[in-house]
Amino acid sequence: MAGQHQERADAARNRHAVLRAAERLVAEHGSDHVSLDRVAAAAGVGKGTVFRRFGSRTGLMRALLEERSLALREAVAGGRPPLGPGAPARERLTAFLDGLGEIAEGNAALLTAHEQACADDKYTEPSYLFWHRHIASLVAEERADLDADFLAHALLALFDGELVRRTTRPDDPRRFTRSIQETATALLTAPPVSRPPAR
Amino acid sequence: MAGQHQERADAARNRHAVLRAAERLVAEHGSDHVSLDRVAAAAGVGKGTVFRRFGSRTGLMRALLEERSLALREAVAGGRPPLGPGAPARERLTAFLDGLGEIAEGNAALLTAHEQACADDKYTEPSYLFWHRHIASLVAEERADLDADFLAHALLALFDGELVRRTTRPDDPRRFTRSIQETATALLTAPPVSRPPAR
DNA sequence: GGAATTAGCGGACCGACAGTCCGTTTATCT
DNA sequence: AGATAAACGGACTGTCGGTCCGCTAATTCC
Repeated sequence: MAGQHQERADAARNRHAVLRAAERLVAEHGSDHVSLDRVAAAAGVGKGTVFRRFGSRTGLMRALLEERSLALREAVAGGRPPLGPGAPARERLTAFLDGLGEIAEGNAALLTAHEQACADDKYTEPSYLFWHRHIASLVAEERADLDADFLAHALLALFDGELVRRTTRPDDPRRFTRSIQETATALLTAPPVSRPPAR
Repeated sequence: MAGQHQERADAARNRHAVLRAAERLVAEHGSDHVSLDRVAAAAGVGKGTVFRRFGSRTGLMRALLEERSLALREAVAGGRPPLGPGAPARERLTAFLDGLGEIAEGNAALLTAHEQACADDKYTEPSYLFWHRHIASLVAEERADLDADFLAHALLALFDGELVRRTTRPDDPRRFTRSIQETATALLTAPPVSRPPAR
């Protein structure tokens, strides 16, 4: 049987046009001020098409962000060290935070747009779950005495569009990532904590 | 000169009714699903009255949250140690995080509602600025080698309604606050960092 | 107490937006 | 070319935040 349907040519063209229009509008105007009507108009397609392709505003933002982070995701899952498996946990974490920081620094507006669209259930987004599992497992490997799960949330909470914008300086474009790295280092090098037998 | 106008009796009554209705609705239904029409209806007043009193949805949520945190704010600013001035920075921070954690644990839904309403400019909210300045000054006092400003943002980023909800357990209602304290402790007890001459 | 003043009230109204629906178009396959 | 169904597009709907203005009633003044 013919396997999965090949996406029709016009559908693929429209998907691409919508993504490009959306990223342009989000970058130009703030994360809000970008209604899906506008996106559709800028892409030269009807509104229905946007929804058919992406399901919802949230879906569109998610698609944009995953487009940006696909490479990192693959490198982390199966690429070569230090991002991929094989390197010591500490180095993998540093490499990973560097990659994620770079994405954040280049897409602060998009990050904010995504946060607003996801609203309450950002913790159940596939991307979030993936990043969280990755960080938590590295932290656990490095420091069994810490609450890896909570610390992973803590680190991810720092990837906030507005915080990125407020931390980044024109003369120091990687300042945000550096701050993240320092925070992570501090957390992982702190003196041992004796936790009561958890739960 | 008669000083500032005394709030008219009916105005005070309505302000109170709106606040009570809003807190009830937010607690019952999720942070969304609470339109200002609903709040007005539940309070038995017209929609215009809600806006006259609170200016906007954001204003209403802010008022609710500040009502909850007024006592902590005053204790921090001018109360007795360890919350107020006088105690060592480390102890003041612990006491403060305990207080803020308790508020967060008891008002997770409200926290989420406020986050959504503030959207992008949560970093310019008066409350946020106050908490941030307080934390940053305590961190700076304790550890001159760290980026107190960024760490203060990092700690405040953890006070996320959904994260509170996901961390709290019925059998362990203060688990969230404990995790916060452990994180703060780790950050403040980490080995010294030699930072390049900042900027 | 009664009239004058004015803060406050309330709900109709507006513009914007996310998401739906369905008649029409068009890519693809044979 | 003709058949088929995927894809399109934009009119339409329901909801919501916020505004406006004619009316109500608390307060003040005499």
